[in-house]
Amino acid sequence: MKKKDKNTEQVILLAARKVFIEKGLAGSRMQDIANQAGHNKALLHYYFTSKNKLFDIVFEQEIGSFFSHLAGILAEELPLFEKIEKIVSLDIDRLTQLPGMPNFIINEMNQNPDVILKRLKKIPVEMILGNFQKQVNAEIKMGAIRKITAQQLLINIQSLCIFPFIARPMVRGIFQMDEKAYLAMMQKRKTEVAAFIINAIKV
Amino acid sequence: MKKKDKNTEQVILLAARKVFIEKGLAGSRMQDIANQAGHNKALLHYYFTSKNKLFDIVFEQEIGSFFSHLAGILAEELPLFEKIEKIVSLDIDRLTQLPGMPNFIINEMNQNPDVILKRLKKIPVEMILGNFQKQVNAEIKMGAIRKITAQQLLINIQSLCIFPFIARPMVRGIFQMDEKAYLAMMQKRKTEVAAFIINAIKV
DNA sequence: CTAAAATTTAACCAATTGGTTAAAAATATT
DNA sequence: AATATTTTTAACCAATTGGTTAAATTTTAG
Repeated sequence: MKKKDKNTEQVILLAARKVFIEKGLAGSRMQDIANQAGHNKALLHYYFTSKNKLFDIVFEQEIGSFFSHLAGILAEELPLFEKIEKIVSLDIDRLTQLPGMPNFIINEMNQNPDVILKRLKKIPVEMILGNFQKQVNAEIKMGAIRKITAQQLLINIQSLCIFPFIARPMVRGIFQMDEKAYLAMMQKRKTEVAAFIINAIKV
Repeated sequence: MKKKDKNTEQVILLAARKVFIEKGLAGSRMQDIANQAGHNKALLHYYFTSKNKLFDIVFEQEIGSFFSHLAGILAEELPLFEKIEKIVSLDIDRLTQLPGMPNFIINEMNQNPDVILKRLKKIPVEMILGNFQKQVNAEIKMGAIRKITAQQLLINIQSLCIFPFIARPMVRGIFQMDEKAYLAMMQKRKTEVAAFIINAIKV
């Protein structure tokens, strides 16, 4: 006896992801998602019960992806400066491939902070930051870098990588860049941001 | 003959600003704005014709405020390092007082990039960046700081100041901070971020 | 092959939404 | 004070929205 068709479910999820990332929860319409999926709107309810349920699944997938990506890099066994270079490079490449995703996460997260707060309450900081924190503290102890918490260093790295992506229209507008020039700039930032950070912390 | 009542207009605009900043354009309802203003919904149409017209005015006010604030600081006659310290300090204080504003601007800007791109097309870069750029270039020439464009320096400063505010729920969640701890951290960042940046660029 | 189960659809529904209309109320003018 | 003008309101409207229902279609099981 065939359970619900996984393929249809996946098609709907992909469509929902696209529409939600573009328009956000408040701005997305079930009919638009149905159109994107190439199915009847009632089918969305058959598989996912409600708009909010569908959204929750999509949001959870994006958040999960973000955190596993982050934790993965932070946990790598690399010298600190090389790790910073790698984080920055991977972050910028990844964000270049997922244009709407950071703004989507940030905005939805701000619309409903409790969701993310509750979710993260269940995850010990150490799971994300543990290895990185040890590494940063060891470098400080060795006198190789200035005193800074792993926390602040991570916030700064992510700030420098992510913000220019979500501020894209403003950056392009202020500096009169077309899309091509903007993307070239972001590629250049891969090494520039890493150097900026390393120069900021190295003794 | 009395023209339209400026006070009612202002009351509506303030209400609209509050609701739009909290919910965004797509998530805001004219009835909610009317409730917030303490007036009948039809009055919003009498004064502002449509939801979109009302939004445009509010958005323009917020954007105008953002840019005049930015240009003001950048134009100040201060030594570069002191200017950086001041920018960071004022940014963080300002963002602390306007919790929802950055996410509002960023999200709406991403929903409709053309609006901001068109608006900024009319503003020469030099108006915002001119003095700052000259200053940065002079410091480079003197060998006081590393080579960096004023553009990238400004992006980095704003990244480090703004992003932790819009990423608030995530930062709080990852690092298990309550609101008080988060605000204390942001206050501490006033000097830490400035030092980070200065250390990043000084020779 | 038949019947049961699952999937998909078209039609429908109640609520909400931005906006309109006309009357009531307030203010300004003469 | 009477009248004209402006502001404000309650009631109304058409369209849209998320969701429901029942029938049609497809798939599965025996």
